[in-house]
Amino acid sequence: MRKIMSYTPQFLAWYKQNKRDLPWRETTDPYAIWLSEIILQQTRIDQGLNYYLKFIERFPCVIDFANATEDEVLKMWQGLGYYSRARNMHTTAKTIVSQFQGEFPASYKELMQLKGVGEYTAAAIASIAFNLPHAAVDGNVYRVLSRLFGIDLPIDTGQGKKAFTQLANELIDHQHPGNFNQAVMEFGAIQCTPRNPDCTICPFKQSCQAYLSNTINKLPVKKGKVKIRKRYFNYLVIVSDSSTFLQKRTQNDIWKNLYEFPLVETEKEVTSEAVLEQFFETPQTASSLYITDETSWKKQVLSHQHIFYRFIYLKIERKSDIPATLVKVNKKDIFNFAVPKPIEKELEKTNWQ
DNA sequence: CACCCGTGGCC
DNA sequence: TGGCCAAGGGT
Repeated sequence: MRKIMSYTPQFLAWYKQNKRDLPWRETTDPYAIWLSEIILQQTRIDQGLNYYLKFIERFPCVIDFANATEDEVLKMWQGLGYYSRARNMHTTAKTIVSQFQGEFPASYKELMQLKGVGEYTAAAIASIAFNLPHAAVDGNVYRVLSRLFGIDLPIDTGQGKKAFTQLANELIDHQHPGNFNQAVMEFGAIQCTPRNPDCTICPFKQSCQAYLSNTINKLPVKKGKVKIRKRYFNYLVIVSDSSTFLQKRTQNDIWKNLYEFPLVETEKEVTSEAVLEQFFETPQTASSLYITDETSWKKQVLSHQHIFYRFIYLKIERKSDIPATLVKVNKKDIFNFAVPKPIEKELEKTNWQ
């Protein structure tokens, strides 16, 4: 136990010397901490920083956030990915206002009840905003502790998570829990990196079990590999004089509650004629349709899926052939809608005046 | 527990 | 190039 405890001041000292200057480190406002923690879930600081600044500016407090529409929140989140984070944040903002008088609860247990707040985020908010001794165990912490102590338990199993969380809670500094948690994470992000860490300048090189046994690149251990599903999306861009058509993805699927062009999903790459047949069903509609353009197939890589997609530009002579379920959108308003990355890229190619 | 949910950077 | 990884959480 003595040996374990001795690491704690070293982490704090390293953090004081090496921490990056970041906006959410200038406050203990639980709202700001919550916002930054959700944005940074599975997301690099470089990618999330501007989103954080944009959200703080538009929503200075949780009440402002709660009063927004989900469409606006998703539009602001566009491009960050894992859109359930944005939907859950909106739910939680409304919960904070309606059930907690606009103030974040100051306990780990209550924080855990909030949508989108799991063990890691609850511990991060509890320690940073409320100075409570809960270890925040993220990917950095798994990596640092597995190497420092030479632990080869898989980090993506219940047993592994429990062991590393327990170890982190033994190490945590009870006087400065927020700084300690951020210190270990920052250490993992800057010094104890996943690939090619420079162990020659590491303050723990004389005690790090992985370094001493030359197993840095074997730790941490992960079990599972994810299966990748391939899907084929044919998007129909129906353009008339001043408007086009979108639809909202309301199913429990990727990009939920974002907007997209009318979609025909197929089992493989098929001809555009086959796509139109599937979409318009009634054969007589065909005489009313004209394909004006057709893009090549492109690929969007998601965490569990590879989406192969293309766009088919259409003119439709009889307006009655346009399905009534589609949302008619004035061209000049098209950038007001939250859209997934493939749609965003395609929109940027066209002049929507 | 197994599976699902985005995007971008790196080597 | 393609696989890995990033301040995870929900179901």
